[in-house]
Amino acid sequence: MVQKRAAVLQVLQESEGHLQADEIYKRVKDYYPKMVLATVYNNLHALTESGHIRHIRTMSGADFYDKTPTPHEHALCTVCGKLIDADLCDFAEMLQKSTTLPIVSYDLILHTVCPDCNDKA
Amino acid sequence: MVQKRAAVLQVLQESEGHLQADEIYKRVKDYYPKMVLATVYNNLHALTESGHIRHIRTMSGADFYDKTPTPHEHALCTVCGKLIDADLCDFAEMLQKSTTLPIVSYDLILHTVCPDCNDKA
DNA sequence: CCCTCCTTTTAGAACTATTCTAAAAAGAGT
DNA sequence: ACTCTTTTTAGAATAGTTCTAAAAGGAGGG
Repeated sequence: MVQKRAAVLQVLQESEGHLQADEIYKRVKDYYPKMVLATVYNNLHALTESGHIRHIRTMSGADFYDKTPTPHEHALCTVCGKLIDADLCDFAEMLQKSTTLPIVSYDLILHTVCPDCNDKA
Repeated sequence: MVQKRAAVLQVLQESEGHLQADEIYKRVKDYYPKMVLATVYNNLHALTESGHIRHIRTMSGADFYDKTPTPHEHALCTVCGKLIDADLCDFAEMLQKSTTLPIVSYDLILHTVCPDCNDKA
């Protein structure tokens, strides 16, 4: 029984989808006030390793953890800083067609204004 | 006369195109052995600000400086770790067509095997 | 039960690339 | 030469993450 790992996973799964380590830490402390940040990192690594979640690093150095491990693209809101999903249809194929380099994988993050912030404007 | 800034720029311009700060520091010390790393960073910021060079951060956290400031895409070789240019034709338009989110800008880095490493294999 | 082994957790130190600070030095303009 | 601004320096500080070694916890066998 790996309670703390389960708690880390649960916090992420019950979230909006994309959280940073310190936010996960804050939320998981509601259940386990004594938990230490290193444990959160341990478990985030383990969960990433086992394919339950996905690790996303932005160019500005912010690390997010994504409750959806399957491949999809992301966008970062320039107004509120939230990371949201941005499913781009047939992006991988389109990308490979536009270059002769063999594409092993790619890191893409769009900078956008998310619908929430757009509505407020 | 801003000798050290010019030296930083020159080192980058005479390079293969994409260098990390510590590599620039090493090379520029051949001209100015007493230069300090903070000066390299100062000047890299200033040169980025003035549009002479471009700052590229990869998802793994490595910061590269690019002697070509005009927009173009990049690829990171999974074998040797070098950052190379990867011009993708009409990428920006293509990207905007595939989503309804307004694209302010984007960060894209392909992971590839560069021609050099491919030849060696 | 109890022993052993393996995994998880903890506390806190360490790390590393970058940034900050305050003072010294250098340059430019008058 | 004087003043003002920019550049450079040395070294401390920062921040997010990782490492370390020890302690705790849990699983399974005897």
